[in-house]
Amino acid sequence: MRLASWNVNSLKVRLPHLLDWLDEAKPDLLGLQETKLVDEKFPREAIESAGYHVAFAGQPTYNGVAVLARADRFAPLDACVVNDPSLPDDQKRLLAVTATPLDGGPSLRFINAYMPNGSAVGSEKYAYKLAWLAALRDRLAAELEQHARLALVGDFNIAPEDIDVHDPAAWQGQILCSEPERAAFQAFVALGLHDSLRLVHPSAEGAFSWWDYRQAGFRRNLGLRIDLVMISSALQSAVLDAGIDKGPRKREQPSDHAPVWADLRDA
DNA sequence: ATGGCATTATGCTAATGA
Repeated sequence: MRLASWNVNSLKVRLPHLLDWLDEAKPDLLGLQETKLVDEKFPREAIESAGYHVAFAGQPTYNGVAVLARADRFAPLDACVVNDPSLPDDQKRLLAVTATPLDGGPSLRFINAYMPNGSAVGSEKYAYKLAWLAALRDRLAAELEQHARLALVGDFNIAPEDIDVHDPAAWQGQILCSEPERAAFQAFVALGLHDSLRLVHPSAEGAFSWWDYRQAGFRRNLGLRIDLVMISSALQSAVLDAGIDKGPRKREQPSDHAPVWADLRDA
């Protein structure tokens, strides 16, 4: 079973890339972020024609999330929850679904998040980010009580450790790397969520998921690892491999993020 | 040094992202 996450930075622009990647990587469950589409304009038919169930929640211009599940392996997505009453506002950043395999295997709770960027340490948006992350932690604690088999995927907008940063000295204390943000990430870890890539590649360097469009950031691998697939303790021993697919980032008119994935042994 | 690049919208400039 392949779990994946991709910040597409406009699904309208990136739909051809998405359809190609579905065909190529065949993820079982995929969380998308920054679809930047109102629901009326979501390309549901194109995605269903590619063999996927889909749930989505969008708004104009910013944010927007979606979850795709292979229709040949899962029942239509169930118990979809958008956002959370305790979150500070109604930005479309969180979409949780329950995926039930058609073969009778155990279901999986799949939570897709586009965590706030935070703009700059100390800004109003930064305070919003920290409040949002705290609310998500509380929601995850409740979700884990209901669903031992749980994955949290998305654009975390946090580089968990210095190894996830191309130039840790330059980024020290900056947005995406500040101690309060990393502490919020560690609060997810404390709930029993594991960063799948570090489970299988604990010391891999230069494994980034985002590169600035400017200054030839991708060619020079000046990136950050801010997109993650985290899995609960019940799934930890099932992880076979995890990685980042740089292929789509090499194409014309790419998203600035690459898809990230983790392969799990079927239950 | 606050730009550089990409996307969106009460559009041709401004806001946002990371």
